[in-house]
Amino acid sequence: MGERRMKPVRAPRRKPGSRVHSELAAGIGRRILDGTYPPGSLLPNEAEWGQMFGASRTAVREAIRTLNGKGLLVSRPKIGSRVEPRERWNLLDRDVMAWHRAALDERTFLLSLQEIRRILEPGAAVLAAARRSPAQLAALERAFADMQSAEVSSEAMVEADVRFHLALLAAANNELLVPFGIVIEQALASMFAYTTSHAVHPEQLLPLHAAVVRAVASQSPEAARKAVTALLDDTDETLMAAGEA
Amino acid sequence: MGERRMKPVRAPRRKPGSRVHSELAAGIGRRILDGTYPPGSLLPNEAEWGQMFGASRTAVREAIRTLNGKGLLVSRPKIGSRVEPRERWNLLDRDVMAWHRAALDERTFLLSLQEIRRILEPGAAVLAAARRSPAQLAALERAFADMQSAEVSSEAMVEADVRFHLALLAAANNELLVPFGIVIEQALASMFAYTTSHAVHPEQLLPLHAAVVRAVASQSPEAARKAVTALLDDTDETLMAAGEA
DNA sequence: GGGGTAGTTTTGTAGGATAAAAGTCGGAAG
DNA sequence: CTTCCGACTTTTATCCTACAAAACTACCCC
Repeated sequence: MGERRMKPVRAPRRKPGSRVHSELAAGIGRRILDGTYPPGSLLPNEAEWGQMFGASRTAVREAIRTLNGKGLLVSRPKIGSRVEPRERWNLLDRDVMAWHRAALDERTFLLSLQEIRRILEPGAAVLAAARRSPAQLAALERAFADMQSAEVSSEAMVEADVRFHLALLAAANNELLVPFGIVIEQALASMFAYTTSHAVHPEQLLPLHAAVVRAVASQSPEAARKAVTALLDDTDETLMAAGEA
Repeated sequence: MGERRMKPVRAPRRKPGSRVHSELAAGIGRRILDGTYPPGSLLPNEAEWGQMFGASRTAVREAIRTLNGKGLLVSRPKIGSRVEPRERWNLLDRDVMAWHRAALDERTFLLSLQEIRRILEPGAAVLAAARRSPAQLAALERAFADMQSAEVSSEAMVEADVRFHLALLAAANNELLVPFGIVIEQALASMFAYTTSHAVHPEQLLPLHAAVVRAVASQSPEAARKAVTALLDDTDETLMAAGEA
């Protein structure tokens, strides 16, 4: 059997976020998202941040450049860096989303994500059913198969579940839908921590996903919409039940 | 000796995007979006960019930090900066969207935006009708009034139209919908240039918007959904007609 | 031949120097 | 007394240099 060599590529693989400027960006970003520095307020200047974090001005500037690009603040000479109004913030950015999540009540955050999913995923399912490629269908089916073979409430299950929904988005063949994938990632990851102990119909999970696969496979947009909606209904039910507990 | 040459300082008022690092970010970003450097490829190193643009390594690094934050690339020592796969790109970022638009056929770009609008705006309208605050309704009505008093196909009309749709999004009271506003901004701005000469039912524009206002005012989610859908149908019709011309 | 190690390339961080922007304030002119 | 202009000042913007750390290469020793 022509196996590919499995080279023992030991991966220390430090997270790319361990760089000084990343730490700084996260530190400042969190303080903005949690309201320590509200929109319109002036941040400490670069030298002060440097002292606070024990970093050079170079590192501070790179961090601020990152936040700048995410729409959290604008900098001007002699003025300093001012926090932008919330509507300029790019909440769909991975980092911003993470800082936002950290600053919010878990349940509030989840409800807000679910709302977006309810708007987006049925529409994406319709497009996916209408024009998924064979390869995209295969990716969806593969994710589903992995869900079937994973233990309930395991890491592997969540991973496959996320992959399932991302595959559905991708199958819609509209690039602008892809960035919304982080909403799904965050939602499902949070959900995992939040609902493992509260799942209302754990036995429904696979059948509900199966219906989505069938609808997309048979290119039935309306069926796909309904199947995804049913899936979201189930999630909502779990969320509600957990909320009352 | 000290003769001070006083120069006629008539404030040139440079735009905030005219900073060197911004130019660099745009220059590199465009090259990524237009496929000059495809996903997975290695970018020139920092020194080379510096030479290309006649800028210092510091400026290059700040530009790369920006692009990094937008998910376009990742950098590692000794490796360099590698373009990320497209699904990591944050296409809903203002800058990335602009570079994307520049790299794409105008019509293709518009169709892709319209597709997203069709998915999101009806859903947002439902939420808006259900729970807009009086102030949010007032903002929507104000935008509509400005549309009424603006000349057809004028700058003012487009501006008010954009404001109308952003107000609708804001009224949905879900923060995660707000970043999506840039899709609307780009869509309507492009549409303006694209359809001024091709509008199919220019006289329908105001009545269609009026229906949305009424539905949101009377807190009728279903009516709001239908009104927004009708609005999008009209836009699509114009787009299609322009496409055939 | 295998495995560790020195070498090399590229980004990461530090720190300093100067330029440019955009307020503040004072003083001269009307 | 008011107005306007220029020096002053603060903070970001840019450039520069030096060194550290990472990760791939290649070589050398066993």
